[in-house]
Amino acid sequence: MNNITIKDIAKRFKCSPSTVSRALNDHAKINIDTRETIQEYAQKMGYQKNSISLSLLNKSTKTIGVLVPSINHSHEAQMIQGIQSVFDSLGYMLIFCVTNEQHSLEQEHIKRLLSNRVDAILVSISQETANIRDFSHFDMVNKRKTPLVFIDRDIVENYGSSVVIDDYKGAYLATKHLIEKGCRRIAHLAGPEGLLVSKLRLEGYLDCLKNHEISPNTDWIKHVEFNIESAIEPTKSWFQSEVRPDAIFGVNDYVCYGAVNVLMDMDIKIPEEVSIVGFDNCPISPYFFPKLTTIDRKSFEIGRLAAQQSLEMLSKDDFISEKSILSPYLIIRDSTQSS
Amino acid sequence: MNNITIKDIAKRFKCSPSTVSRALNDHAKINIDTRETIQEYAQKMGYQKNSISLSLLNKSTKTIGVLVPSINHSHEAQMIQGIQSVFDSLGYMLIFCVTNEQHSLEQEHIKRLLSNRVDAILVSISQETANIRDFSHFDMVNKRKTPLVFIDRDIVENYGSSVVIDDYKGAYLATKHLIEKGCRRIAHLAGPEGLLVSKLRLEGYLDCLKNHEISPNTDWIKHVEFNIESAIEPTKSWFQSEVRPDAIFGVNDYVCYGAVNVLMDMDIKIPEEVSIVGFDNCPISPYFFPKLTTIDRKSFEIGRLAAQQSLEMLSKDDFISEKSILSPYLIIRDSTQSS
DNA sequence: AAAACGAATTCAAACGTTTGCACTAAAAAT
DNA sequence: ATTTTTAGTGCAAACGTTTGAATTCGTTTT
Repeated sequence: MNNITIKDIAKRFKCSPSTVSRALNDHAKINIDTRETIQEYAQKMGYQKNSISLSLLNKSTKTIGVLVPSINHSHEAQMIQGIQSVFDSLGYMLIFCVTNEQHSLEQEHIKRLLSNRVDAILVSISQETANIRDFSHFDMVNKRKTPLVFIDRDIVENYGSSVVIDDYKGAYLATKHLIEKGCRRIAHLAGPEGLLVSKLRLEGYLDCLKNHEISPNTDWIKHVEFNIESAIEPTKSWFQSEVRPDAIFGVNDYVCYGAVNVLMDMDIKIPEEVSIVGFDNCPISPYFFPKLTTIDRKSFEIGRLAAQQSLEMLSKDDFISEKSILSPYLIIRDSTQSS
Repeated sequence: MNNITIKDIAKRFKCSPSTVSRALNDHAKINIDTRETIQEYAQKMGYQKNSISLSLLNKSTKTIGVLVPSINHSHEAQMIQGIQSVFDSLGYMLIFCVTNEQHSLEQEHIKRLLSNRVDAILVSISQETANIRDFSHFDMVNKRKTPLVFIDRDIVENYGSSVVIDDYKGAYLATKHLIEKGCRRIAHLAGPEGLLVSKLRLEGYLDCLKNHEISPNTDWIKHVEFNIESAIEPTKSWFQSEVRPDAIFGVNDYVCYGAVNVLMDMDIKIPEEVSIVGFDNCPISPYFFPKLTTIDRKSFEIGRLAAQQSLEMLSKDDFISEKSILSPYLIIRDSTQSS
């Protein structure tokens, strides 16, 4: 490294580091000539202030830790953009960690983030963490009084604020839409077990069926991963049975893509024979064939709000955590309505 | 913040900070009782070492700056995963910046990264930077002797190493495949002007046509953005003309999705009337309708190699930059071949 | 009993910056 | 001519940690 420091500049001009510091920061009490000479020289030499030393001094790093289980899904990308939209202009930097849905990695990363003294942490918990329910790493965050905001995937315990979509409501809306379209044999490609998100969407689906006096068929509820591939087998088995579903509600758009592939292979018409509703409103869904009816999850908005919430917490000395739940909405497209 | 420090522990046990430091780091010359007592206490109090102070001391932050134009595209997500796969296990953290294809943001973020003394920078340059060709911010990086690796989008000037896909070859392969399928009126949805990537893919396409004695039609080359929407209009205009293309080579899979939507609306059969080849091999492409023939871009691999290259540079005191070009390959699916 | 050793600990400096306070010298007010 | 003001600069401490060198104190060797 070729680190030119304030001390170097001070030596060069035979003055004290304080003077250089003041010159560079446009301090009031500084001779205008001194200031200009120093600034010019600093510029020429490519001086870059060392934020590390400042962080040490100010006990604030102007960095935010962001922990997500993966970055494959577009809603995660959108959340991140929402987060960036808030922090970028304020000069914060984002430190990014991907847990691959693993508890151990989540713990490890939280540790590193704390060690790096990030000013706040936004986290979408991993599946494994949700399953084994070991939240000790969040205890550490609380001990350090580092603002913690759960995004997208909440836990019921109160370790921090949270900003999530109303999954129950979204699922209810989706199911209701299918029922209104005349479907009665509605299957559900549910999310991974253990995740609150999956549970809430399943409940929304079940309650909606019940409220419309449709008794659920447990064969038509399969827990899958959040990807295309894992939806293939369950869908196949449903449609190879005698009594076929007449609709599928998928825990996200991806599993619906998988289901659609199976149905296309079997020459089953969508939406004439089977209607499909997803969840997320991926950017590709309006261009998929068939254009996918789905629930908009407001990913960008969630990221934005979570970021703002963390700033809020950052500004108060003794913050109170807050749970925000956003309302999703239905977007009707060709997979439930022939155009 | 509730920062318990080494000094605090030292006070508690009436010993010096050095002793505590050595106890915590399992130093050789330390009384075993002292060590255990201190470690126990540190554990209980939730002591977390302050990496900031260490960074200051060691002149290494164990952080890597990653600069990308956007995070909407799956190949970017995959690149990032490739990068993570290398750095995670080594204890490095990634600081992430999105430039939104803007030059000013790119400059600002580079400045911040340098100021934060990241150990290396991986960057996929923004469109605007490529267009206006102002690379002064990379000069600053070089001045600081911070390892710099261009990923995915290179520039011809030599500011650092680079790891990219062989865009020319990919485009050539794609075009050749279309020609072999009997297509002669091959249109190209080209990438944004100014980007080397776009230029190389266009050249590969043109050269392949030439080598097969097909004279290119400039009407059938349109520069578009890397998204679905911007492909719509150009495709429409092509297929509303008298002489229609019999194939489309898209600069990435997204623009092909857009083109497919137009063709479906016009009831034009793929691949019978029009064949389509994309570039990127998005995870959705094998599940799109029609399943998209495309060029695999080895995104994960590119990220991985770039990360390794930066480590290489980091380890040598006077590194030499290196340009790696990976060979892409063709994946044939339904959009060029009826099943 | 003196010298040598060794284990355990402390000291002090270093990393780069900021900032309240003290200081100097010159200018202004008395 | 003396005092007061003021502009400009320097000093030193602080942030948290590590580490080579120095120190202490008890034990072993001669």
